Amino acid sequence: MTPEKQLELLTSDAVNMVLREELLEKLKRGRPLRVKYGADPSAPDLHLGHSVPLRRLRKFQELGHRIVFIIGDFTGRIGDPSGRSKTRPMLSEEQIRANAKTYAEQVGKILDVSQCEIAYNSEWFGKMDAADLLRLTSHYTVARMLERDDFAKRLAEESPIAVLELLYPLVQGYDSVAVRADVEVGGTDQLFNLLVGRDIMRAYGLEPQVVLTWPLLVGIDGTEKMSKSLGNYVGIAESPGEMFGKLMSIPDDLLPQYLQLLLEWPAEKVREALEAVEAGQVNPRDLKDEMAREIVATYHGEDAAQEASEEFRRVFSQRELPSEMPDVEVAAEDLTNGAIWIIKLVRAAGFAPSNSEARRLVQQGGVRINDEPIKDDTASVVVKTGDVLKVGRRRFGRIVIKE
RNA sequence: GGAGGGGUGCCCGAGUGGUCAAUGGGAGCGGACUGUAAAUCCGUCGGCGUAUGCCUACGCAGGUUCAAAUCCUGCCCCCUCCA
Repeated sequence: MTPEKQLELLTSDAVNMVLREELLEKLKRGRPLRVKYGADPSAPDLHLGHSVPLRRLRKFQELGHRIVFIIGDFTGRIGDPSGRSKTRPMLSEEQIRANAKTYAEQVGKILDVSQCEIAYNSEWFGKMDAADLLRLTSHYTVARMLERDDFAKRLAEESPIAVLELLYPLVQGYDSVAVRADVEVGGTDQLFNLLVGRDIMRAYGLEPQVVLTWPLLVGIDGTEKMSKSLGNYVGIAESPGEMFGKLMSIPDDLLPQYLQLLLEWPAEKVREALEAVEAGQVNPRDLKDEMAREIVATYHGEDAAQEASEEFRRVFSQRELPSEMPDVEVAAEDLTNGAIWIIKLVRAAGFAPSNSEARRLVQQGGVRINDEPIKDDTASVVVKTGDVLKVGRRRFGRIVIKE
């Protein structure tokens, strides 16, 4: 494949490319490129947002380039300084190893991990002494550091910035020196860090890495970027049903972005699909269904995707019972004349964190037994094994009386 | 080191002695509607076995008062400016 063709394939949908000519030049040399991708060693829960750059990494891989994963265990052990999140507990060596392993497993759903190089940045930072660190910090200025978007913002809104945080871009940049990266990829929020990497590499006499960033996927709430802490994510490791349901729950106007970034569809196809919806020829529900099926299929296979789609239709369109539901165990001794207080039943199922919450659910008509709404929160209901408890639209449980 | 500002429920943010479990917004949750777990509308949103009731809560610890998120004292933390 010609370098020009590779370039096109590798950088489609990229928001930033610094610099195009440099990448082309590197590709023309014909040797495999070292492509760096940084990973947080905290409990990994990769989601579709991560999959955007990861899917591009796969393309690099398919073209014979080398992916280098950096596990930030050095930085992770210090604790995460990034903004609002409280100080995280320091991670132990075992935790980091375990997290890295889980991480690799999840990444493995997208990439061929056996072909990747995995490096822990404690390998080099552990050996660095204070003088080395000072040398590193001398290569950058405070003014330039504060240009960074989120620092500038926090400065403006009078939020604290720890000195440690100023060091982060430098540390991350030094990783590029250590692994001699040709390219580093990430979300657009990483642009600054990645660019610092270029400067640091230059300062250490290396050819600067090429920087590529892709858009941050908007979460299923339709407003914030997808992130674990905001709870608006679709995890790569989630069950087909969860994945499918969450994808169906995205606001309709998020479709364009999802189609473009998460599917292999050519731009033309995306455009046509959206036009069909726009023209009223296709129900957005159906396009979403198609998208969700395709995404689920990439992580769980065609069959699982098809099944998830049918299940969704069954439960939400036709209001039927799901094919499988968890058991709700009720101890026989908790029954009085075969009946149990409705609140207690909802709690037993784990469908409410407190009695008050359970009470609310009942009062609002969200609790049903065998499709029969129970609206009196003082009621006791007669239950037997096999009865179905439904709370809200999507929580189901099959009651099992335990002697 | 000096001067000033600030810490409120999951988040943002009102409230400056009682009428405050605490306005409002967001998120979440429930209902209606729907070929969507979409949009929209309505409701709800500390806890307690069923309560015109009780408990806990407005950075922490004390105090004043019949009564405090609101006043006083000490402490902790954050921010701004000056040095």
